[in-house]
Amino acid sequence: MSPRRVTLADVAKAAGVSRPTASLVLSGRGRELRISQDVEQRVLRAAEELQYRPNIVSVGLRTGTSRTIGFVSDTVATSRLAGDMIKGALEAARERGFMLFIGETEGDAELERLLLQAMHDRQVDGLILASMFTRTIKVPKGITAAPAVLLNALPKQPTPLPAVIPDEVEAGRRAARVLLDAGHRDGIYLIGAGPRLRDVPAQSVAAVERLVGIREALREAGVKVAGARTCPDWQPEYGLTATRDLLRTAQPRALICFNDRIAMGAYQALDDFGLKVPADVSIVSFDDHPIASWMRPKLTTVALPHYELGRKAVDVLFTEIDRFTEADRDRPDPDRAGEVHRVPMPVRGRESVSPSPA
Amino acid sequence: MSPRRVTLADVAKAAGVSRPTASLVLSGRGRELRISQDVEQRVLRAAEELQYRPNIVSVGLRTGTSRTIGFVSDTVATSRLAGDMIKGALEAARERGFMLFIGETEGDAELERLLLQAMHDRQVDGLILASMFTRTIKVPKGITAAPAVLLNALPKQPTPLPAVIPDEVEAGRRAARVLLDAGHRDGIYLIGAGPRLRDVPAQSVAAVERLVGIREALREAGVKVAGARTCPDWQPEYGLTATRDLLRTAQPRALICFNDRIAMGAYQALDDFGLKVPADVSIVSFDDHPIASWMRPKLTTVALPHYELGRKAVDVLFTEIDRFTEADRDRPDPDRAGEVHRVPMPVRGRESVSPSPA
DNA sequence: ATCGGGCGCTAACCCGATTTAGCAATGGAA
DNA sequence: TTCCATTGCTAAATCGGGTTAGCGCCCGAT
Repeated sequence: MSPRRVTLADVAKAAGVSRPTASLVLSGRGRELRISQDVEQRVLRAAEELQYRPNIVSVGLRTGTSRTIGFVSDTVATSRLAGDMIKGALEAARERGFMLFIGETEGDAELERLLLQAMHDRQVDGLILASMFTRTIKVPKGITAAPAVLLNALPKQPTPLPAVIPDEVEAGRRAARVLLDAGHRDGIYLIGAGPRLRDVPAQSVAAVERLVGIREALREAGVKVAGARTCPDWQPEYGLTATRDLLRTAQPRALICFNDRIAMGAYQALDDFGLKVPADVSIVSFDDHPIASWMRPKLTTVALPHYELGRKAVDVLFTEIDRFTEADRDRPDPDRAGEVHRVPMPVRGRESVSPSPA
Repeated sequence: MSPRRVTLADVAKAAGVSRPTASLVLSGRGRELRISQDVEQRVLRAAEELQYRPNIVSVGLRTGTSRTIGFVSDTVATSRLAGDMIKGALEAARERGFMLFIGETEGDAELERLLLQAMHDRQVDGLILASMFTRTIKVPKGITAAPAVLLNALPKQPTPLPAVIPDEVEAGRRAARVLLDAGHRDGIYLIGAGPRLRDVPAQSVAAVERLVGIREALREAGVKVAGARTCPDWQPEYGLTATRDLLRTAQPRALICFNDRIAMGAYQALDDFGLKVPADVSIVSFDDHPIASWMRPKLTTVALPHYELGRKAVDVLFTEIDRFTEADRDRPDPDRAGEVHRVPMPVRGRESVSPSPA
């Protein structure tokens, strides 16, 4: 079919030396092993002319590596969000000459087991365990056979695995400050969660942390939350009903929506009541979902940094891989908890917040 | 670190036979080579007890395969769409015990070259070349070294590569029929492209084919397109301005928007003019973007079957792989054009179309 | 002339599987 | 008893590269 691949043996023959000699030169160890300049040049020329590329499968067999990392997530496809995480991971990996295996578990533990097995069968050098929304996950046991990193997830049980998550608490503070900076001090309502810390959807790390940050920033400014409506699921329809419910009894000046889809519902509810964003009610939200910039007026929101999360996960994974390979020297206690890396969430200031008339 | 993997040698030793014997039994060729029942049982038991799994890297070196296919796209992350294609491909591949390498080119030819190289270095068994929106692409040369399939793309030059694309022409017919079936015969306008076949954005296969289908179905019903507005880019803002422009001079009864984002803009424009969907104006659209079911009223749209496209691409790829392996026998002329597989686009009937009052 | 030693390279083995060729043991026929 | 088939397994080579031990050679010193 294709003209057979050029192998090391071909290069060696073309250069008139033995296979090991060619190998030594090409792996850069020629100098320390005193290969002559002449031979070195011949080998390099031959490799160049033949367009030699080492077969990674073969190298993998010998060295036990594959220059590949596995990206295992619960769901890739459901959201654009995932795509950006993968994209960040992809680029960071590529910069190091690594490829990405993709796998989805759909939350199925058995599938996850099989997937991890399949990846180990292929000798992946490391694993990224990703969740599509920030939450705590049950870390599959046996995962510590290879370096691994949690992405957008925290371990349910204590594990030595490092984790990379968005800095949701700070995001909460930032959302609150957007309103404070615009002069809002009264009539600030929450849509999606709160006002108490226990008024959050189950399992959602984001809800708790955003709420903590919001309350903290408001408290520091001496401002009180005027009220809140929870949503069983953070979808537009619940945002709509929650906001309608609120508008029947209150006159909010500003809403902090717990995500953009809720904000979308809130827009509709406000429209139903003849209220204008941001003239009558300012809105700030979270996620920076694509719709945020399609909504009219464009939604001011605190962005989930998916791309950066993906990149960061790969960075952290590579330091883990390094730790593994140097493991003979410094082997710290395996019971230590994994470090948690928080990636900042930037504010995307758009059109849905206006200065408080007060 | 991890307890060393169980190898074939371990199984053989535990069963008290040689390595090749164990291999023969496990590969199912024991029967034809007359391995005794006793030995067969011993080997199978040993493999079971030791939880033996063959190292795919090693098998790969021997057989030149990797039980892996490469998924190369221009952009994975930009849209949810991509995610579903990948998901479909992922599941279809997994059912056959294959994994997916993911790569993005960002439209950069040099990057694409490197990526394909990296995949070949890893001995992928086949390649899927995907585009995030349906269009014609320049097929990188040298691609024919391995089985390959175009996904959501058609080759610019004639190649023997098969292609998998959505059936946009039929989708156009279906969209038109949705309106016809609801009794609409007058005041049907197009937003996004048309009315002439040359009034389409460059490079967009979807625009042309949807338009062809729409015109065909309407013509068959003896109905004329009342008018059209093109959009330079299929984004909400252009849908908004195009529809506003239309409403200044016309009184449409129905709109066929060329995608959901345009429809989103159209909703806003209609709202600005105090027109109700679907009471005053029915709307049918294309893509079934997530927002289509968030919009109020929910948008009736002809869905891009991304998941099925991904699955289909893998199916087609596997028949290609089979052709390659049997290539000695039947080798058809390499200049034949690749088959084009069209995946049907289903109508998602929702709330944006109502019977014509006429 | 012999020995020691550094230099420059290669023989040989390894990774974990598959595959081909062929060897011992057994049984039956001549 | 000898020869041949068949049965049931294994030795050895192979894939493509990495790694270690050590072989010749030439030089200078004794």
